[in-house]
Amino acid sequence: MADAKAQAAGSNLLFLREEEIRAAQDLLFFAYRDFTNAADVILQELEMGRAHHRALHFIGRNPGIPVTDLLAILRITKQSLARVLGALVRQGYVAQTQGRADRRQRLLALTPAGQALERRLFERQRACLVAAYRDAGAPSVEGFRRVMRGIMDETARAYMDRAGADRGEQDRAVEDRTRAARPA
Amino acid sequence: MADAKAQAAGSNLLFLREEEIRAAQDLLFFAYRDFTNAADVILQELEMGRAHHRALHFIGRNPGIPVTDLLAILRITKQSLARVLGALVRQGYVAQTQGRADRRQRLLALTPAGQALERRLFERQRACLVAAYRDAGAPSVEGFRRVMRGIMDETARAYMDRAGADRGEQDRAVEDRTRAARPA
DNA sequence: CCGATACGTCAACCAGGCTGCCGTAACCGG
DNA sequence: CCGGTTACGGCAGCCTGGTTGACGTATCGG
Repeated sequence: MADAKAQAAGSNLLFLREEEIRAAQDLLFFAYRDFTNAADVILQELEMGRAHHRALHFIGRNPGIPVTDLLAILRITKQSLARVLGALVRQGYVAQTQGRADRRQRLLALTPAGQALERRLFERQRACLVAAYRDAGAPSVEGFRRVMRGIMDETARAYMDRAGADRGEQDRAVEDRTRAARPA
Repeated sequence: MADAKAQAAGSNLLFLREEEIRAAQDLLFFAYRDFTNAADVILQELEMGRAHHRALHFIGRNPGIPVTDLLAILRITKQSLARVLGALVRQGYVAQTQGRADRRQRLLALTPAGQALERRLFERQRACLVAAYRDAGAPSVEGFRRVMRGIMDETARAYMDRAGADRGEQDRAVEDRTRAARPA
């Protein structure tokens, strides 16, 4: 790399900066494409799409989450979610229970079947990430985390902080965090 | 973080590993979502979609690329590309020239208008990335690069290597690299 | 009690993927 | 030089997963 830099000594440094940013665009595109791809085999045989997977993932990570909060995470409309959520409920992967504090809410959670399916999907992506983490090494992983965090917007960062803290003290009652998932 | 780890001393280490992977899923989702979002404002006012942006981006980065190679990068079908490419050509953002070595090929390149548009889109995403890079610091950026590279598949890595080398020795003739973009 | 909220739902539309099929031009190997 | 293959374009039709707007119902809360 130092050699290449020396060779390009004639051109200005702004070129290197710009090339670096453009390379990052490529990185985002390819990594996201192949990462999401990893689970597609399973999804296809179940006649589901990535939208189903996303819903399963975030419900699994936030058991007891109300619909509104899930919408805020996914940033899609109620109607878009209704389609996939309806399918997941009908097929017995997701259970809805009425909120206790607020009975208007339908709190979402994975059924055992849902957990099993989510795990199958997870394992595929996990294999992909574990290999990347192993080859890159722990310090690189921390750098990856920091940059990715910087790319996302403020509300997403807040969500991740909350989610992380939440899972720190494991067995918190569902109701306690029900409204904590709230976006700004 | 060390405190949280100590607090969770009772739970096994596999939990931490799994949580780390699941957090990475979140990172990918949010970072990609907000990164692509950055350019949407401009796209919307021009009545274009993200598909147009992707085509512009990769044509801009690979001037003189034949259609087949672009298809291999985007991993979509000819017909899907035809729609957006047709629009881009009709609106004067992309020019097609007949291949010299192989006259069946239509080599794609951005027109000046296309370059200008691509640059506008680029600047939005650039702002997003520059902030993240600045806050994270150079070592983190290198870690980010390594992990992202590890996540993508082999052919994508090969593409990025080729692209990088290519731009190292800048003003290579278009024909020289025409077929080098080939996937495996 | 009444406005705001949480949720579900219907109808309609659109972007951007996909398949299958066909046609033309150009390349290339036997 | 002829015949198979490749590069590209185009048509018809389909599907997923987003979108808007409007409306209804149950529940909350001041």
